[in-house]
Amino acid sequence: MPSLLDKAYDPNRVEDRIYDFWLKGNYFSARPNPDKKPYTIVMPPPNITGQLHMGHALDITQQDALIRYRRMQGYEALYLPGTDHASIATEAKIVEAMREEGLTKEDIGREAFLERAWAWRDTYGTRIVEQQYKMGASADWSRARFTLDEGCSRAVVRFFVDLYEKGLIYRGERLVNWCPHCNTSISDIEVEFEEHAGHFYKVRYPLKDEEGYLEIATTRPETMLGDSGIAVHPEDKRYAHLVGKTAILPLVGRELPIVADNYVDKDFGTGAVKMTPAHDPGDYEVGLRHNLEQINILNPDGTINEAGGKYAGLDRYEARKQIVADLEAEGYLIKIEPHTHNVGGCQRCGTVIEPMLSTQWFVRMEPLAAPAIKAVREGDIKFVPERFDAIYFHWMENIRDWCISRQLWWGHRIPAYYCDHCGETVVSAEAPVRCPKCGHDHLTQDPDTLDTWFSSGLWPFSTLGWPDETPEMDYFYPTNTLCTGSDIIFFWVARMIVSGYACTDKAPFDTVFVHGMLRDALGRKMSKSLGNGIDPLEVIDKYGADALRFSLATGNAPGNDMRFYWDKVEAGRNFANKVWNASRFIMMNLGKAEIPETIDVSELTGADKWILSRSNDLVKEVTDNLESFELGIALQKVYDFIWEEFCDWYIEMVKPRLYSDEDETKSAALWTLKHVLLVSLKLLHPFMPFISDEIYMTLKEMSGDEGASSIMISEWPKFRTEWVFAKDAESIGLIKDAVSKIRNIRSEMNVPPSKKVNVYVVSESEKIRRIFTDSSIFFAVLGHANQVIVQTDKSGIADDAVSAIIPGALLFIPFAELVDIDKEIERLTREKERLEGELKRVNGMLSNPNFISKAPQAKLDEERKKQEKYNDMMKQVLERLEQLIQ
RNA sequence: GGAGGCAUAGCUCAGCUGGUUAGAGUGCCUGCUUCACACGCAGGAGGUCACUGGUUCGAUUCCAGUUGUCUCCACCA
Repeated sequence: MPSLLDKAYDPNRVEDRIYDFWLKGNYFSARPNPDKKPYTIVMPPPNITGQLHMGHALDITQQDALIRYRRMQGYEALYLPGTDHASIATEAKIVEAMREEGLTKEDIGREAFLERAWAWRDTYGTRIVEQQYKMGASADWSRARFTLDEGCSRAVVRFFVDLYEKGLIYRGERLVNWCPHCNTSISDIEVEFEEHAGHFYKVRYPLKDEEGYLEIATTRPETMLGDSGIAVHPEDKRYAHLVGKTAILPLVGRELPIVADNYVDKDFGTGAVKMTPAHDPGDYEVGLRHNLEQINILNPDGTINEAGGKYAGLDRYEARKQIVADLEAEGYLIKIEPHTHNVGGCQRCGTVIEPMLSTQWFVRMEPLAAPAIKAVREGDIKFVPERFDAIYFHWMENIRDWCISRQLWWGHRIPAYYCDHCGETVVSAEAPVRCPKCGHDHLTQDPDTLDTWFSSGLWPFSTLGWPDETPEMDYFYPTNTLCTGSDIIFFWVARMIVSGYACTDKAPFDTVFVHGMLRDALGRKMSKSLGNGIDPLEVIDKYGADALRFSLATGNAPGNDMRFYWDKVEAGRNFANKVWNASRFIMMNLGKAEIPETIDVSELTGADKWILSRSNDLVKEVTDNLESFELGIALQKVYDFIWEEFCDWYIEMVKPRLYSDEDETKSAALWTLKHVLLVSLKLLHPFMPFISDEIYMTLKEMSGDEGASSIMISEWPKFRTEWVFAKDAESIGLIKDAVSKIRNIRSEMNVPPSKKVNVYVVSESEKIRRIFTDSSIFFAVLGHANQVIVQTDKSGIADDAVSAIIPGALLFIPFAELVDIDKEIERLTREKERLEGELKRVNGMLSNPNFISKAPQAKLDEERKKQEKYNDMMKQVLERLEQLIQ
């Protein structure tokens, strides 16, 4: 129980207890419920490689805000959590850990290795969940899944077998990206290119049967061991006479046919290209067209194999040195030039990858991509912000087959079996007992595992029970919003859409809500190597999860990158404290007072109606913003409302009524305070769930509502047409304006707050006089006035009283001391100049016939009203100036 | 080479379908132990909304180009 005596809010004393309360209340659980509409977000499963980072914190902040919003709106809101086995990433970590013990995978064998991996999963998987608790994630933990658990594995096998049977998965020898460090193939998108300062080696390739040589340029001289041809452009006059002839590979002596192919760029390098079909994607294609020999020269670990002759056994870079030295010694090397070019590295370990000929499993993507492209094209799936669909289309429309087999142990084993006797391939969910072709009963399962994204691509439905027809699939699928970073649109989002249509014939979700990258305060990517990552737990420890969530939810437009700032977290912490203290103030005043549930509008004062009206507007605005995924704007509005309008204005206005014993509107004030606070807390809850519930529950208990349920499942406020009080809003606007003017004058004249003065309000308008008379109680307090005297003319007001102009009225503050007339004239002159500027603009607009004839009526009315207002104020300024100058 | 984002106050950023006195947080200056909050209150300074054109009655907002910057895709040896 919080103490009203705590002046500062301490999240550490609240958050864990509140989370526990939620867990005990079973508030996160969602189940098929025919009386409600479902709303589902599947959590992007964090890798079990380590712990949560800021990117995850951002994910959770957004997803949890959306889920909490929908839950309060009455949806059966399912936030489905889980973790990803992250095949290659985790395996790399484990291998690394083992190396410190002096062990390799091969030393301990597959089974023991997998045992270690599962132990790893238990350790890190648990830690991640604890971190998600800390963030306040309202996920249904009873449904937590793991990509390698039994159900997900069944889905993976089913998907694989289905695709195979449809002819969309095939096995074959192709050129793939090979990581010599991870010792596995990887897919095209797992290769990251980086600019390297390398060299261009120019080498002479002698011609057979005639004098002379061809000049060949290469960045990877060692690959010449696998050369099996030379290509030139068919229209290149320099080489036309050589097409069909033969060159000799230096050092090796192999005969190389010279072929003509459009692939070659005449203007790059020397225009003659050595062809290494087994180690270069472009050469591979040319090789197929011209029937060039494919000579694999590499071992899986990146050393030269026996095809490399005397270089066999050397590491690829060692071989490069040797070959260059030998070329030079034998007079083949023409020169070495510096050359920067892009080199592909392994996404996980950074090792330079080698294109290598290898037998692997592939998914034929083109037919699968078709419905996925159509879905986005036709709006069945929407990207927010929209611009990301262009990236999606570009990739999907140029999609290439996906290499899915990995020479790793930690992952889903490929459900393919090879007959030991006849070599027949059997793809099947169950291990076959005998070969369907020859009947032999010894079959060996493919040792490889699947790309980790093959299983995460099924996440939206494998987690709901697919391939079984479960009630969850029926009710929660298709899911609604998929929130993720822009960096994994290809890896994950595209694959989920593809497999969603392939498996369920439906879109896996209707909206993809994309956020940018989270960077450090200097705008750099947060990364381990830079050591600039910030641990969300550290932030939570210092400032609380609400403050962290605040900092991640606000001040950022959807899809844009954002920087992490401690200052911003501090702002969130300060806001939490503000909310805490405002609530504390309200609760202290509520005390044991009996506040009715509802109140008749006639009992409310203008100020009450104003704040009620404003909170009502806020409900609409925040709801609209959330509907369009403008989370940052939504939270900003709640922040501004609570801090400025509610605390700085309304609470201050209401104080005199609360402190008075005989004020008849006191209970109306208390009712309004309580009501507006409740609405504010509800609107705040999706973003700052802990503090909002802590206060909500305390309020409930104070009201004698023992055993009340969490704000989490309270009803999201609705806009109420009967709470639109335009007139009161206008009146309070005028009062606020007047108060600001008075404060400004006092400040400029260095009048200490302790010094009270009288304020005269002079207006010919009865309406305005009434507004000030009605509000004189709080007007006096906010303006530090002794007395507020409202009258129709200036009679009785000292000539040297300081004045301020507001629309429709003049304010006078007579000071006992002599007023500096010059300073007063200066002040009024500034006001005059400001009004002149405004009038110039308005008059210009309204005297423009084009504006009059073309602008919409509403705009015309608006500007005319302004013109009237400014004219009125200008008249008063001039009068007053004239009076002073005399 | 192709595509896209960003460029607004000292700093970090909002500003939705064109019309606002261009905002917030933080920082800065001045006052304030005002009985919820100094993690606070009040007042204030600070912006030719990158540049050049175009569309429009009207452009920070839409379009084109330029410059700077970041990202993604491709990866020509």
